[in-house]
Amino acid sequence: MAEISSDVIRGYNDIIILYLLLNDPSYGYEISKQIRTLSEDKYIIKETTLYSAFTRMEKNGFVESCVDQDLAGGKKRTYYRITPAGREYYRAKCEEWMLTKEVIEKFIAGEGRAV
Amino acid sequence: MAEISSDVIRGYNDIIILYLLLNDPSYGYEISKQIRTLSEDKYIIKETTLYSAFTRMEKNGFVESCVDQDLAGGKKRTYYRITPAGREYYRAKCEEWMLTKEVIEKFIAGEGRAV
DNA sequence: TATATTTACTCCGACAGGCGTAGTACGACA
DNA sequence: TGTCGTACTACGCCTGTCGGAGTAAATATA
Repeated sequence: MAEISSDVIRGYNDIIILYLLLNDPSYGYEISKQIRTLSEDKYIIKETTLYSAFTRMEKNGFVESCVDQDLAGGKKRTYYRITPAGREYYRAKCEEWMLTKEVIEKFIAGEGRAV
Repeated sequence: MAEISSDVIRGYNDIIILYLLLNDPSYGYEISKQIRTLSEDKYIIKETTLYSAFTRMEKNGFVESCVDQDLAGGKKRTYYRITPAGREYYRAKCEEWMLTKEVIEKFIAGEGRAV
């Protein structure tokens, strides 16, 4: 089966992550599992990609983090919450997706189109 | 209006270009105009992006070039022709697109979906 | 006739996101 | 005791894209 290459997904990891934060804050490991589950194993995000996306988006003000220190055994976990700017960014990226999809599909041999 | 960012289109320039070579060989300047026309000005490929894509794809055996020296006044123009490997690559990329689209749309707030 | 625009590239270097590799640390389970 | 799952962090490379500049001939405009 075809694989999703990094060049193709590039630019969409942000919105995939933000989507999963729309309703509730979450953290890296859970987000990663949810992406895998929701995509039915079609897309498995790399850990480094995920965590560097968090850092980048926090720097850009799209998410806020808070560290939960009270986990059993002194383990810590960093939760991220989407900000209003993050929601706005998500909306803009969704619009961009619609446009991009429209454009790309003019150059795609879809079902039944001869190549 | 939303703009198509380089991160988003990344990975698709190849298939956009190859699509325009499916039926006939062509050259940079014309491809560039065709992309603009076919996308209704929604996507204007940068010259450097286009020409470096040609070089890369020739190195990978997806296109073959031949220089037309016989233009009026000694100007030259480099035509590119898609190879069988290029067609195969195009097909694979189209499949990848279908899959990627399917995955991304699970994380996209489409029409009527609340954000 | 002079100037601007279009055609058709080429070269260089910077940037940013993704990713490979490695490492840390704790708990549970066998 | 060792492996697996959880939950990250750090470092540095790779690659496609892009900004900027340059070249040069053909054609359109004034």
